[in-house]
Amino acid sequence: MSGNRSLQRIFDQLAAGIELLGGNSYRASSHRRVARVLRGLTDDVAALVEGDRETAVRRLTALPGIGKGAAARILEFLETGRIAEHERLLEQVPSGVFELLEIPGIGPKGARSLWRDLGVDSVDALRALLDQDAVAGVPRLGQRTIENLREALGFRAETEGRTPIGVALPLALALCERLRGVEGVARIAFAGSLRRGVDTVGDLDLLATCADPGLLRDAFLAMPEVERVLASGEHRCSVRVRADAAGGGRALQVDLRMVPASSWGAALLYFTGSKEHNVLLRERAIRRGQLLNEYGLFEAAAARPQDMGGTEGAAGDRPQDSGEAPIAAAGAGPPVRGETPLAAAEEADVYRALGLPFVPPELREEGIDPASVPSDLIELGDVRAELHAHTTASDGKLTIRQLAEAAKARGYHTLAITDHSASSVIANGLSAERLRRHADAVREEDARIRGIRLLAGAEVDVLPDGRLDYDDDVLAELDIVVASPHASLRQGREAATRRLVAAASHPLVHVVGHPTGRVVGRRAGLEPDLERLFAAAAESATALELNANPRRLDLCDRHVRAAVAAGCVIALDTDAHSDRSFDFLPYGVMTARRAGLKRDACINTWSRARLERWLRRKR
DNA sequence: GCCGTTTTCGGCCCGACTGTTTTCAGTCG
Repeated sequence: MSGNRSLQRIFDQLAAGIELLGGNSYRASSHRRVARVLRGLTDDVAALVEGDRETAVRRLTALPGIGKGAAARILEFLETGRIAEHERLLEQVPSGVFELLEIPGIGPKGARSLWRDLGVDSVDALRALLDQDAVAGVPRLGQRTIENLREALGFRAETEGRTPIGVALPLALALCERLRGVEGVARIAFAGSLRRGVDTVGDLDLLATCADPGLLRDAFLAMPEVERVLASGEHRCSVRVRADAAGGGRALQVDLRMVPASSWGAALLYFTGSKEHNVLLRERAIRRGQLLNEYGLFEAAAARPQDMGGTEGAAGDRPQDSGEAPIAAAGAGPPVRGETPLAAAEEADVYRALGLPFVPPELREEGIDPASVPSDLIELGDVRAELHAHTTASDGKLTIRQLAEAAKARGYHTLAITDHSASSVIANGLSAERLRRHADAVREEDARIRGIRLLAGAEVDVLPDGRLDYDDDVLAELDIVVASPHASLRQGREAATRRLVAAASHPLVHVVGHPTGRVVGRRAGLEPDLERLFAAAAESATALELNANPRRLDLCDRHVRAAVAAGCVIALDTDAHSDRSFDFLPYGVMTARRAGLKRDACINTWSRARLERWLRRKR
């Protein structure tokens, strides 16, 4: 994967460099698209191009957005470890100038001007310049802009990176709940990458319809979490809020858009993204003689009257404002197109009018064909079993009985008790002796309790060399074995592959738990050869876990997609340590849906009888 | 640089908001 990451960075830099040097912006965005495509690849790009050069080029150019030029550059990198054009670029543009682009409010034009006109070649240089008040009199750099830059620099120092979904979702739900109470608010929801279930988000996007936008805006800006108002317009406001202690006190941006009720669907679609999905939909609309924007889907003729004469894309070529402008703003509100939209009120209407099936938010990503949506995509209510849970015997908060009652209350037909094994000392892992007594206790409780089946199991450590932390005769006594890596999560690719393949191939193992051991946004975890791991799991019918804990989400969406394509089944578990842990399930389901996981490929959706048959095959 | 249901040239999504401007450029999503 590291080759993919280096290539992504290079293509992103090529794109930024073209813009910084004032080159063709379409050329820049096509480089940027290559970077995104590489980011979406599951496995190493080097594996994709094995074989002769002609085959390699054909495989690469088969990817959307990668043409002959990009293919040649990718091959150049794989052969030589570098790309000549990229090195030439770095000779021309100091590396610090690229960092300027990461500051909100600074785009390519601004960075270029700071660099060329003022000699600012790094974020530190910009900070020094602002501290010295040395920017007075520079064109397009007024007092407000300078203040905003100072503010942005402070913000940057404070919040590195994106916000994990486990922090963002509860905050978004709380804000929606609060604003729903404002008089006149009819609908409010979150959109953006959070609605698509991405494991980290850059900001929150809220969408609302209301009778009196002014009231809602005032309420929004006055929320106690708001630290700073970034923008406040008629249709849109942006603020910076601070999450509570549970959210790590993290600051993040929240945008609120207010739209007419009649445009709800088109706006929700638009603000949910992804950007690439929106572009696909708009291009489709254009081909069908239509126009799609956040207010609806329109007949293009009605929206675009007589401005066809010789525009070259330059901004100055817009039709001059005249009394007969077809887009009559009528004082307030969005542009009225003078014509009823073909569809706008609900998302499903827009898809239907475009001749497409409804695409669930989780599948609106680059590279996913809107016309190919699986009909039996997994849903929250499909999950009927929790197969990875801890009690007070190791590091859980609940007794066997309490955990069983909690699972039963959630409607599960089966709960597996899988406490830690001995080498997880911090988690109070069980010795073989303790495990045997614990399993007896689970079976006694199973005999007593009604309405749920309890399985006696263990989450056994996969040791760094691939051996398991219990002997086979101990494992054979259990109803279910989840084997998970917990330590040595930085070992090399080959060692990690051997370790996980050994676990997946072990005849007594049912599930490989959180296979990579990653922690979202903090720890990359193991980076095994996924092709070999998935082949081993498929071969021995071992399930791979999608751990629903939002800190983990492991396997991640791309990996689940590839695992299922390789013939694996997936175990979707919350790794419950308390009653509240069961609330993690939606995160896992969203991730599973992003992977296109069908109900039947997830063992937690199976009937009790089918699940038990499957478990017994390894006993 | 990439792409094609007006395909090998000529396009390339669309609108809101800010700040610094007197009509718009730059940035963002």
